[in-house]
Amino acid sequence: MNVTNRDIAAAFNEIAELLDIEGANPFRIRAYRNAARTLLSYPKEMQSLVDEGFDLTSLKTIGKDLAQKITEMVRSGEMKLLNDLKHRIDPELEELLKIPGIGPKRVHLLYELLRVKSIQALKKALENGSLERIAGFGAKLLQTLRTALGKKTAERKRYRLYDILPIAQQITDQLSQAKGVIRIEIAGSIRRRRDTAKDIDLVAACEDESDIMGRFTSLPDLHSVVMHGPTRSSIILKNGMHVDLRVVSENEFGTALHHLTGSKAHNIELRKIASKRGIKINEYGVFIGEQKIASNSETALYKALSMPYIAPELRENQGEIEAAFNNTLPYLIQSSQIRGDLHVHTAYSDGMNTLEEMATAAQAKGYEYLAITDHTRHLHIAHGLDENRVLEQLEQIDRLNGSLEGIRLLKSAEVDILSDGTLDLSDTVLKQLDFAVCAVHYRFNISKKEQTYRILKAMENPYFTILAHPTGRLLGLREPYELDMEAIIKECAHRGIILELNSQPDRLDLNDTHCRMAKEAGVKIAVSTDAHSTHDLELMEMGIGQARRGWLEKKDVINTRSLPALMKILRQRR
DNA sequence: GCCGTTTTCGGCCCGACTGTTTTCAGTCG
Repeated sequence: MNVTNRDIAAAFNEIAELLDIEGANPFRIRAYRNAARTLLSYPKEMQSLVDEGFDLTSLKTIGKDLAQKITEMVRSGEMKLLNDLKHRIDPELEELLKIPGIGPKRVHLLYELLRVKSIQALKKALENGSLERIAGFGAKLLQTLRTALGKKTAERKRYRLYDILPIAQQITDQLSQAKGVIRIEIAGSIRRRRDTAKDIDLVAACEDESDIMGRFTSLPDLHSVVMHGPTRSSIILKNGMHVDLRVVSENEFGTALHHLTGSKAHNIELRKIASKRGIKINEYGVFIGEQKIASNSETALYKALSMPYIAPELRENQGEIEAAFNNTLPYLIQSSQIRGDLHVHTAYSDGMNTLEEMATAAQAKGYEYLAITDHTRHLHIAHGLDENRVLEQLEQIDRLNGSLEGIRLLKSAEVDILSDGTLDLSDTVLKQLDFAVCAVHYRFNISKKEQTYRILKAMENPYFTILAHPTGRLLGLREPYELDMEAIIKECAHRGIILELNSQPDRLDLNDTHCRMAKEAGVKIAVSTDAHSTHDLELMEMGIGQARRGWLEKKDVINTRSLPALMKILRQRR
């Protein structure tokens, strides 16, 4: 039986929902949600920890009881508490929680008083007037429900960072024109550079007579206003995105920005630490009693707790707070430290631009090198190159390198890892490349064991240099294929193989957790764009955001190196 | 249900907005 951390986290989250409906102790409910979060970002599978006899209670948010439940699920695939809850409470009720305006208390009421337990039944109750009899269900709430139920049950989706960031920036620009706006910034998960975001969070510092809220609730792309207060408003755009705006005074901007940036887990942890010292933190400031000791900057907030500044990308309560106290925070990589791109395509395979155009564009970015990595023959759909075409391209690169100034084209290819673990180019051709970027492009649906074996087998080839988009995920489109990432990372460390962080907006693969695992194992990372056009070279920003979330520093990323230092790393296996 | 620089019991981050409330509960972030 294969029980993943995601399965266990899903079970904990479902327990939390059901307990919530049942009206259980909110802190008990929170414990399940916290544990679910811990599991989702934990680098090792609980299954292997249980097999090793590891003490699960040493994990944060996991105590004796939850450790026992994790073990139970790993061993049997089930959790008795969840089964019991499902028996007691109809799991259909969870659907009702998704309706705006309906929380656990109202679900409970609906069921107890009217036996309403499904969206269908709620619609009926709304039509036949029985909802009006429930205390607290006034005209406005009924209208809210009618509107919500009239629409197709719109699941709040997550948007790719790449899609939502420019919209957030555009709104920020529009609002900065409003009267009395001193500063306005994007906060929330976009500021933390998560790969996807559910909504846009904005925070503004304004003078008293500002008209920013009026502007916000009448933006050109507005669909509807969800909530409209003096300091906080919430809207939905025509494209369905939710946007929240918080307004504070100028000297409260730092703590407000911090509050709205989150993550929630980071804020809670920080506030707990503060309260132990008799300090209170909220969005308006850091206080000892009535006295405000900080508020105008995030740096001041951290300083008030005797901590160094923690970058937004790290604020996930994943050890950054301890690291801050120990002065062991990473010096996160910055875009300006990138000296080249190690994964780009040209019109030889499925790219839009010629070799020359790609080279010129990279040069304009100030890069010192650019690796040409067109697809190989097996990937027909992308016009993969056969060996003769590869050799032809290598000659072309040699010629170009003769004339280019200031930038060097590196000879490479995105070589298919075939299903038997061999590579799609012969060693005689591989030998003529500067290095090889290897990747899985088909047969995703095989067992974890087979997929892991396939890649480990391919790594035996001495010309295997970089493993590209290691898990094959496409955000919102395709789940990562089953892979024993611990085993892959271990092998990379052993063989000096590099892992790619692919910057394509729907890949961002390695993810943040895997980046951190790689770093801790001493495995180096290549942050690459996988560009299919000159324009795509700009995607490097996406990869850097993810790298920072993965605690990566300049020294962990090989394309921060000078060309000679880079070549030394790329050729170390030969 | 977790956790410990007052503690193994008694806390648990903190506040805005809405609706229907005459003082606050529910929902949301």
